[in-house]
Amino acid sequence: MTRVFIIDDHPMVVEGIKALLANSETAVVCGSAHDGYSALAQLKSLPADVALVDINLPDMNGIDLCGLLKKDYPDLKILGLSTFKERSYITRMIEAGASGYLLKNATKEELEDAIATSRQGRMYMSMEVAAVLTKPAPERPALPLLTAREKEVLQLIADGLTNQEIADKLFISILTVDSHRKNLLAKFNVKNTAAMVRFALEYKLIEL
Amino acid sequence: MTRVFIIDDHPMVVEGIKALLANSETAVVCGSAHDGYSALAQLKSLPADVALVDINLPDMNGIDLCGLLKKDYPDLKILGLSTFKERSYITRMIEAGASGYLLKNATKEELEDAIATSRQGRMYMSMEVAAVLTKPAPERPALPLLTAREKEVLQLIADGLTNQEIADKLFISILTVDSHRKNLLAKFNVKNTAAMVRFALEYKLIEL
DNA sequence: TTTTATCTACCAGAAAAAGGGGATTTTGAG
DNA sequence: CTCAAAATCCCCTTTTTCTGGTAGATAAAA
Repeated sequence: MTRVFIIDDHPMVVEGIKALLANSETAVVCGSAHDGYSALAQLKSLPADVALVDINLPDMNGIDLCGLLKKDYPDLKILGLSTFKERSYITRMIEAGASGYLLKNATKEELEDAIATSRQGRMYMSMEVAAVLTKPAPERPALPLLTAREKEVLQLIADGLTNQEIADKLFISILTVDSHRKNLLAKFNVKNTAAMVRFALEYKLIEL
Repeated sequence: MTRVFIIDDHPMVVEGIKALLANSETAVVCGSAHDGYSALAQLKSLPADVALVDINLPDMNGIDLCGLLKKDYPDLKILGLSTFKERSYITRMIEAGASGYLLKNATKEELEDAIATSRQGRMYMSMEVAAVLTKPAPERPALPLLTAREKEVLQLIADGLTNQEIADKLFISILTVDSHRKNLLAKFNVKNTAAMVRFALEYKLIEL
């Protein structure tokens, strides 16, 4: 019987997991906490095998808590718990020592499976999470590498300045600004300013 | 005894709410659905007084579902349910006819209170939600009200199309497109396309 | 030292957008 | 039906951007 400790600030979720595991033959909920420090404190006197850790906690994030838990309780297996399957969250959680990642839309079976798998020292990934990790690895259609000056010009273009105004502001010739603009269009592989501004914002190359 | 119907695709949450209301003296869970259409179907033969509707459902969003539910069951009270207290979600949910908005970190007491309050025909807002609605009221420096056609043209402009290309795509004269463009610039109070695209993205008036 | 990248500057012409008008038809709400 | 808003189309001028080149100065990397 695997002892499971739940760390989540949503009563609904805590109660939900307890309910899902209520008549389980493999796992039993041994306790719960609504934030990170309370969890660290409780676990001192409350042995557990697996911890379900929400990514968003009131006092700290699940990734940091994962590190703290692993330091104090090296044998404790940790499963990340979140509503979203965001790549960065998942990978950072794994890096912090988690044995898997569960979505809150998990079924009772997935939950039990995850607990059992992590208990055995193996890694658990639900289908959905695994899909996120494996499939969309290579995305970004090559984001343009801009020089410092180009970024500067780009920002001013997005601010709505004309070439003349940019030239005045940077104390350079309007012809130079035009050159930068041309190079920018080429690097972004777009044919006008509108599309460039859009891409620049999409890739967060300029400030809003 | 208020009959509560839960619409949420997270088994943990559904079970959690059931557990929280298990020994309630005022409310009882009469059923649950994991998506919008299944909910609409089930409610035909399953009378309920209050529906807890998650904002994020697999087949539709909670706001649209709220509208559909209200159309079919005018007496059904609806409580929005979400992890986040985002202003736009809350207000749109209320506009769609909801009687309140609950966060998933609600306690058993809040849950019962919300159900009882909405049952009486009054509006329920948790402290946290109310705070979001009242405090940061004045923000946005007047975002332009665009017509459907203007939005369409704006999106295509941001996509990098020229007036001619937009005209071809929408089967209208280039002169018309130019008019729309001029009106857009006036509404945004900017003097070129770059600044307009930037603002449009900032105000999320167009898709990325 | 040679190469490469960057920033700078220039020319000329074509294309598109911006500014400032006006006008007609469609359509939806009252 | 009626009015107002939205969508459509038109003209003219000026400004700006875009296209497609070239090229010198400088600094960093090979």
